[in-house]
Amino acid sequence: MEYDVDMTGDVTSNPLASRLGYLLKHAHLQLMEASSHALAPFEIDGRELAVLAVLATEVPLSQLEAARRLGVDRTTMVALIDALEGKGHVERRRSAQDRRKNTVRLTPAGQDCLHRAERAREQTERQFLAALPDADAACLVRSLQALVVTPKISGDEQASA
Amino acid sequence: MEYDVDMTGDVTSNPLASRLGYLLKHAHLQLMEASSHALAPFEIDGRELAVLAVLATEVPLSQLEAARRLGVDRTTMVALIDALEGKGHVERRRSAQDRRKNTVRLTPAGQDCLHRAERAREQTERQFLAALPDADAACLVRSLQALVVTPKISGDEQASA
DNA sequence: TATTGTTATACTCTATAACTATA
DNA sequence: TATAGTTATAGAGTATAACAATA
Repeated sequence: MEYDVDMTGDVTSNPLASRLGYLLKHAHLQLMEASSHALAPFEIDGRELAVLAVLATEVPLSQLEAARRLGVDRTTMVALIDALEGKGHVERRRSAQDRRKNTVRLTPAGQDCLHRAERAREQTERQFLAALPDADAACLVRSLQALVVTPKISGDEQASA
Repeated sequence: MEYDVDMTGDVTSNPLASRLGYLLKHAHLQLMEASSHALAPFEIDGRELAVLAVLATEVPLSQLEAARRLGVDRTTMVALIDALEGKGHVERRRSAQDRRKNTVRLTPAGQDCLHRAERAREQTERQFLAALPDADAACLVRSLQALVVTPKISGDEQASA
C-alpha cells in the first residue's frame, strides 16, 4: 500500500490535484484499500470478485471469453481461475463442443460467495461515494462508464467493422 | 498494456460497468495509454512529469518531502530522481542546513521539459474528457478531487489533531 | 535515538514467448 | 494453420529491512 499523500493546502495550489491521471490512480488506490477490508471475510479480492461476476452468466464461459470480458490476458486468467478453483468457487470442465476450451462454472459455494461479497462491495462503494452529493456521485459513475465502456471509434476500425 | 475489453452490449447488462473499482482502473489505463503517446517526444512518463511538477516549487524540496507530496515511498523516490537526474532534468545537492537531506532542483532543461510536457498532458486530458459533456467533465474532475484530496476525518485522528 | 538517503530484496500484477492438445 | 490452455519468464511498480551518515 502506498503512503498517504500530504494534501495539506487547498486544491488550487496543489500541482497534483489538477492531474487526471493522479486523481484516477489514487481514487482507485483508496477504494482498493477500503475494499480489501470489506472483502477480507470472504477471502477474495476485488479482482477475483469481478471474475466471479463475469462468470455468473446463463451460458458458461471459456477462460478466454472470461479474459476478454475482464480485459486481461488469457495467461492472467489461468492464475485467477487457479485461485478461485482452489477456493472451491469455480470448476473447470473440458468443453464437449470444442475440447480445446475449458468451460468455467460457479460452484454453489462460488455463487454464495459472489452474492454475499457483492453486497459488501456495493456497500463499500456507497460509503466511498458518500463524501459526494448524490448528484455528483451519480455523475461520476455515469461519466466513468461513458469513458470506459464507450468503444473508441477510429476511422479505420469503423470502416472495417 | 492490457487487452481491450469487449464491451459489446449495453451498460446495464454488463457486470463490470457498475463496478467502481473496475471503472477507475480502466479509466486510468486508458488515460495512461493516451499519455504515453503524448509524452513520448519528451522521453518522460506521466509519473516523472508529476515529479517535475511537484519539484517546481519556490523553495526546493528534499527527496522525502517530494515523496510525501507524491504519495510514494522514499525508496521509490530514489529511483525516480535517479532517472530524472540521468536525463538532466533535476540535480541533487546536499542541504547545507541539514546534511542528511538532498535538496532537489529543476535544471533549466528540466523546467523547459516540464512546461512543454505539461501542455501536452493538458491537451491529452482534454481529448480524453472530450467524450463527455462539459458539465459532466467538470463534475468528474471536481468529484475525484473531493474524493482524493479531502482528508479523511476519523474520530481518533480528529481528537488527536 | 530518530531521520534521510541508499541498497538489496521481494512481492504483485501484468504481458510475451513457447509448448501441448485440439480444431 | 489457428486457437485454447498452460508454463516459464521477464518487466514495471511497489514496499520492507537494513545500513551509513547525520541530527
